[in-house]
Amino acid sequence: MSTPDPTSIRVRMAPSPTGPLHIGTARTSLYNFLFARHVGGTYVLRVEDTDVARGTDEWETDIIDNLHWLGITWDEGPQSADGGDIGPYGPYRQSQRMELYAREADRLLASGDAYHCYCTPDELEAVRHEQERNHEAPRYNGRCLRLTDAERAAFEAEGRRPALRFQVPPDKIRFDDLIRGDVEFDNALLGDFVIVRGDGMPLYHFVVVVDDEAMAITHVVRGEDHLSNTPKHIALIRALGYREPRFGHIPLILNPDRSKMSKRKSQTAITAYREQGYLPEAMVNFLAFLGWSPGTEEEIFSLEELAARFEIGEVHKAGAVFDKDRLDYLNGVYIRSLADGQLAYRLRPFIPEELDDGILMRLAPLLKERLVRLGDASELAAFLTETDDQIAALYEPELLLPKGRTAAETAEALTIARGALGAIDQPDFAAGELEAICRSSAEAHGWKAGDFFRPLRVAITGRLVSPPLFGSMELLGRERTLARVDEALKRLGAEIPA
RNA sequence: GCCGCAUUCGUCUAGAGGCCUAGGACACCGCCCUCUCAAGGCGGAGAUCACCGGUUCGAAUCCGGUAUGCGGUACCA
Repeated sequence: MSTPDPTSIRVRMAPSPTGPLHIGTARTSLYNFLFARHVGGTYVLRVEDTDVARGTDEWETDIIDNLHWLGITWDEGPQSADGGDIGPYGPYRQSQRMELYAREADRLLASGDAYHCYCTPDELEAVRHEQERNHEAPRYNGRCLRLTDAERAAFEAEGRRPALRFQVPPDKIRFDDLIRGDVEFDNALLGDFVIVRGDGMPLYHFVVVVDDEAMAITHVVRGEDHLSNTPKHIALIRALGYREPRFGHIPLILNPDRSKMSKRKSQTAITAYREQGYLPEAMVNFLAFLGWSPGTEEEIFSLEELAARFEIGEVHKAGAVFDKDRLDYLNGVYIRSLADGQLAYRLRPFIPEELDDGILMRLAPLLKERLVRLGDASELAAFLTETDDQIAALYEPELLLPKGRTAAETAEALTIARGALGAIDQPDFAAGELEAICRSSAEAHGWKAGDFFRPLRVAITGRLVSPPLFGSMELLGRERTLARVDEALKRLGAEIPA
């Protein structure tokens, strides 16, 4: 044997376009990507769209776009949903490889490893029920394995379209999982399973094996939910005379109740996180650590650093709960690390169009300093788009009152603040200037700064806590700021100065 | 039911027989800073390492069993 050539390592991800890119698929793709990059291998994207009833172009677009958004790239496969394939093993969409599957299915039929099955869904269902009643393993009973020519002809005459079943050899299947080590299954416990449907559509267990061989995949890294499917695949591989790849099964991502992460209980679409303002860097960092760790106390890594450190054998065996708090924290870390221009650019989709890029640039340092959390950022966006009427409706007069102050005193403070604001000539404010003027006015009238700013904060922002007071005033401009203060005075039943 | 995989603070994890009276991070609590909220700094609480039994001078780490959870058991992927 010569030294193994690292470039001969070929891995793949095989998403099925039956929905938007799922968190779990994204992480499996990420681990495959990191593994491929780490060993200098080739990364293949294959679209598993054999289940045409469920698959749509829309989902394929979502999957490819979001994979790109995360920074995951592949060497072979469709580079965009409407574009062509790249790579010598194409096409990379299973819906376009039907002749290959038909050919391999025929081989199995010819060699006797597969046989036609005329059982109807109802008949199969009945058998399963019967087995359950008798506490037997629910598996195919092999009825069609040895049909006489007459029986076969009778079924054909009935118009039944046979499915193709693989005859599973009763072998003990053992393999050395990249992550779990030695695993053994007994295929004698398996029933013969269908590999091609009655309507001619080949099924997952079959096509995945055919394609992995055809695309020269050497390492299959996939979710743990496929662990117990692997002995089926190995049986198929042996029957077809293929070369057996290495398998690695990564742990599942879990709902808070520790069941497999699902749409019902968690937000699973990558797109949804993207639309809420999560940065791809944060998502990647977060996902990478859900089931893997570099073994040190470092925890902030770029995609490149991850690729340099990632070892497939270090991947954990137990499932990991998706902890959104941690994602939020990481998102904050990455937002804070962004330069102002970068932040403004990333924020653009979340900020109303009326606020031009100049304002956004001024807003950027403010956001970075204080509104690093997603929740706060979207609050700010909402704040900026709220009409003054909506803001006014938000607060109750009691909220305006500092501790131990009466409505009259509070109105007085607001009137003072109003005067300070009015004293500024320019239509736009500078936060620093505003703060200085308000502070000195307050002190001149014997107010503690904290007491003074509280009613002002509620009047301007409509809430007790964030966003930052002076930044908000700066963004609103003088006119709207004064309007809000006036509205607050009205609520307090106070006179509005002319 | 059967088969398989897993099991360290609430969560993500460090840990590969003595360095562990189990370390870090998120979340939580307190203090400092501060116009607020954050961020940052300091500190606190939080895990009899699922349980039982072995091996060993010594076990979170090795072995066996039990329990619990999860996954698979489709003409879905």
